[in-house]
Amino acid sequence: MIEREIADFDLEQIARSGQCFRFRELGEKRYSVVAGGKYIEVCQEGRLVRFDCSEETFESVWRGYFDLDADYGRYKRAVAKRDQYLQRAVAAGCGLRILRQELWETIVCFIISQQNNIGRITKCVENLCSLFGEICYNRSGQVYNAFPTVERLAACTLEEFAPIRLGYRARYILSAARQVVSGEVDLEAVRHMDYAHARTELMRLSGVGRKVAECICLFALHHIDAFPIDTHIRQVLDAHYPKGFPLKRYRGFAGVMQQYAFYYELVTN
DNA sequence: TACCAGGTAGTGA
DNA sequence: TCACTACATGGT
Repeated sequence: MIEREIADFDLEQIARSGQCFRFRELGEKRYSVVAGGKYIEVCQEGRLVRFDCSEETFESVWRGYFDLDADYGRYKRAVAKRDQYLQRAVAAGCGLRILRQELWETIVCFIISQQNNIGRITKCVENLCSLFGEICYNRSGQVYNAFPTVERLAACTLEEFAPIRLGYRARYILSAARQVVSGEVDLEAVRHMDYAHARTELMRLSGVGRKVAECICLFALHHIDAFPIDTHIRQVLDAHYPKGFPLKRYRGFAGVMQQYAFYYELVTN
């Protein structure tokens, strides 16, 4: 068990922020997470966060995943004092972090996210993992499913996807998986591209448009200047930033501000 | 019943 | 480039 005092960290906010669909609530401020094939249980009391894993695994996997080396206080201090909307949003989501998720998982999850709600996205991802993910065991010997590999999904048929209830998104996922396996889109190369090139390359994937590509850049590649505009953020921009969001002010980390706004809309609507 | 949910792709002008 | 529309599914 690893214990750390962490500032600007709220497990519940992170779990509910809609950037990852593999958090499960186990109890009050206690969650399990499956990411990159690894399972962990995390709980929080005040600033004290407990990670149920070895020191080595914490350092090699979870410190990076939860972005613990970043100073979110710096991002929050950058918010303009007169920007009352963003001040409220930051106050509401003061413990948010931009996770560093596995690329293929994030691509599939955000293809599923289109025209969908978080509850149903979570169910679809759960179904997908149950059906096609490798069976693994956690430290207690309990079974969990890893996220299906790109090879496994590329080998599926549309009929096999039917029980997952993906709707029209099934075709996108199947095509995208085959584009990656065939080498048409090189995800290893995408990992090393800058934000603009990564976004362009990701948009070559079936079912990945501008918004989904921005989400993948933000939540998997940690290009935190990515700024996905979905229906909620569109409404925020229309209501509070009619002249456009001040991207220049937040150059280099506008995506963090996007996440505060997105979470704020989530918990207040 | 109608509308909505972290949109995308195809079509025609 | 822009406007418009079909695309699955489930919840409210």
